Amino acid sequence: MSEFLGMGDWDLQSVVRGCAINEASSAAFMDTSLPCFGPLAIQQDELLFSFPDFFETTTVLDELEQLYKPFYPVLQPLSPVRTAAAPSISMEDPKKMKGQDHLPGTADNGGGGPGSHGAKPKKRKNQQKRVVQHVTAEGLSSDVWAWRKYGQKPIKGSPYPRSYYRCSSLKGCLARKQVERSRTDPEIFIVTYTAEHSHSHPTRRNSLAGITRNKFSTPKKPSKAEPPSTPTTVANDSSSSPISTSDFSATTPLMSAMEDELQPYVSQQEIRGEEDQKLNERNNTNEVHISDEILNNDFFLGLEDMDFSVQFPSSFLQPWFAATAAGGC
DNA sequence: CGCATTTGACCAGCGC
DNA sequence: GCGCTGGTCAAATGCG
Repeated sequence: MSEFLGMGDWDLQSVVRGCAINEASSAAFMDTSLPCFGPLAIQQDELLFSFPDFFETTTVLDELEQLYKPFYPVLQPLSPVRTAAAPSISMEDPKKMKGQDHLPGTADNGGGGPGSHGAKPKKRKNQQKRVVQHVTAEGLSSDVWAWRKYGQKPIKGSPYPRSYYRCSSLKGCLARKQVERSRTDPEIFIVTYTAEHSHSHPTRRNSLAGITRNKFSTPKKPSKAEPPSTPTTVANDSSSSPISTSDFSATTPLMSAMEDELQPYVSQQEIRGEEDQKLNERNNTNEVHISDEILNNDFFLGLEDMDFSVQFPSSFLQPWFAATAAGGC
């Protein structure tokens, strides 16, 4: 897809911005919230929250905790095209989800318990906090975690199926991710994260193989209930090393593939036309983007002055600060 | 051979 | 209690 070309010249700021708005696994982070999320435009009919002033938090350590949490797992740029990449993020209170459009279940409160087959918890609805992001196809690609698809279901009332992913970076990780297209704007993907990763960093485990495979794979079985899907991929668009443009370029075909995967049961060409139009319209509007709200240079320069030696693994901070020193931020 | 996706079936939460 | 719906499992299948 041509719009994904040129992903090679990410700057560090883009990278960190991507981290901040993309890592949804940190429920704690979302709870305390950052100021940047407050003004985010509400999109669609989904429930979105605004966030209180981050600096209301009391101690430096607390701030640090909240600050670093969303970063360590997702050192990856979102997109060079800010408009297309900036996601809306919302923390959904399960209790408010009643009757909401997407009600991903949830499970995994601890445990992996049994579901239908005796091994995983199958609690759903109102059981767990979830983080919802509204992203474009590009935003989808910026998730550095390795996800493995384990299911897809048509959702009542929506022409688009919902895909279910679990974290494949680490065995036993309870993190879940659900991806579906917004029924009101097919250009927007509603990504719902459930549970938190039980590990701090995405790993490269199975990522490369996955990318290679998915990039060229074809659907195995035709679906009766659903239209033939294009090569699926999302699950592996991740897990590359945090800052690597080559990895990003490798993921771009995957994004488009995923985009196709979530097409409704209608002609993809029809959708394309509508999407293009909507995208153009969106690009002409003055949307508020998370990247402009918070993650500015001062923000990161301030962090650099702090002593992270205890909290952060040097391997994590190194690329970040190195790039900053180089003028990235 | 290992790991991924696909997809029908199963199960449990939820509303009535 | 029943039916609907969503979430997950696991067999089948494919790719490198």
